[in-house]
Amino acid sequence: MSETRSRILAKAGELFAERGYHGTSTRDIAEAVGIRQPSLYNHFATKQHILAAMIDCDLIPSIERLERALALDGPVAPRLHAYIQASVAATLTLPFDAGGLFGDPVVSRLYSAAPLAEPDLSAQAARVGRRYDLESQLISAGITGNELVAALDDIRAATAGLLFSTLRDRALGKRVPEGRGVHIADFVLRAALVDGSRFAEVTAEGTRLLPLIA
Amino acid sequence: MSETRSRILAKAGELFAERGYHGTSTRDIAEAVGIRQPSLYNHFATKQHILAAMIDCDLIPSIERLERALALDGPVAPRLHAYIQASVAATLTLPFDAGGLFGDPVVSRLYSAAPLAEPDLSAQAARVGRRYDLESQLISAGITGNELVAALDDIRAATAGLLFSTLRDRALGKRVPEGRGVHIADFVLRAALVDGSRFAEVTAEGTRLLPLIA
DNA sequence: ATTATCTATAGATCTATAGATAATGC
DNA sequence: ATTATCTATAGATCTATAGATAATGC
Repeated sequence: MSETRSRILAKAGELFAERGYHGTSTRDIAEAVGIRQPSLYNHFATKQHILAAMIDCDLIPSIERLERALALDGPVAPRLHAYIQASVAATLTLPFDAGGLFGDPVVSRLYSAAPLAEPDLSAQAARVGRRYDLESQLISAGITGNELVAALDDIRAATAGLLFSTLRDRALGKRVPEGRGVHIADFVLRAALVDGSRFAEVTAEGTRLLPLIA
Repeated sequence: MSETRSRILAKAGELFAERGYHGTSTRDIAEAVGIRQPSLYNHFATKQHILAAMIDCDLIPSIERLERALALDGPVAPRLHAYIQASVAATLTLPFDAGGLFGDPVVSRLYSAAPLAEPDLSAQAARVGRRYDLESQLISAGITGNELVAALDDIRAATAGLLFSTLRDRALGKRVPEGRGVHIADFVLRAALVDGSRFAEVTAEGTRLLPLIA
């Protein structure tokens, strides 16, 4: 029963990543799943609800990871490092290809807190806002503490770019290297640290903190 | 005559950025331009040709900038810095919002050399391959010369993420700060330089080289 | 009794073409 | 003579609903 639901999410993820939300019809999804198009509506009320379910799978645990990162003591940089690591790992192990979530303007705009084009996604938009605020809290603490360069949105944007390209490569069949999360966190922290000489310590401590956040 | 053509590109750019290529109908575009839907077909043979024209506006000058960057002598890092600066500036001054070019999977996949979903874009796909090769040449030279960390695709992905978020912010009405190009090039080079102590020299030299590349 | 599936289809799109009409350039 | 526009429309979709049928759980 819920097995079909999972397969719908998985196949819809592949198709959204490939052709976008609007470029994928409910018939395409049903065909990929191996059912008739109207049978989708036993599992999701509308096409938008399929998307909403995917977004929630990504957002809700992400917010929880952020809350744990914020609750920890100590310097910000290692906590940010661990949070980025955990985000990459979690996104890569979602039961569907999250590339479709970031690639399509419908979702990308939602993720960037733009005015909504799709009416059914307001709950998801609220969660995006919450995550944005929590991320800002964490990074801002690092900026005021003079740990991180004043580049809040750059840190976010670079991380998103690296994660997105990883998802896209995987969708194209490239193997994701072991330790991709550390690698991305390293790349971003190298750009974001005020004191570059702390880098080795930050990445070591970030990896130590990972199990407390993930 | 060509005035309508430009307005079609401009309005299509806005709409593609907002709802994606597939989420935008030819009627939507025509309405935004202020003509009837079939009148579009006096300027573009198909909807895909509108997209192809936008992609070419971005890609062709970009390839020329890369060729100039590769033709210069001296260390790679400042040339990469100048190339990134020039790319950001050029993308921001295109006569349409290029956010729609990167946001939509149709185009994003094209830009990442994925197998084509849209048959009419093969010329553009070939140009993407050419640019990819030239970028790889430039960055690889920096890696073998021990100037840049071995993160060819990370440099590309982070730059794309930063550029994309800038375009999206602008589309949402945020002002693009003066010197956004230097800022993005700085952020990426800080992550990519093997020897962080060269940073000040690289950004100064990159800015000096800018007029030779842009 | 409930849940998941199916066929059939309503009603609203979408892209692109046909052919008429007006405006522009030689 | 050419170019740009228009109205009208063909033909192919798309989302979602209606209502029948089979399978599953109490």
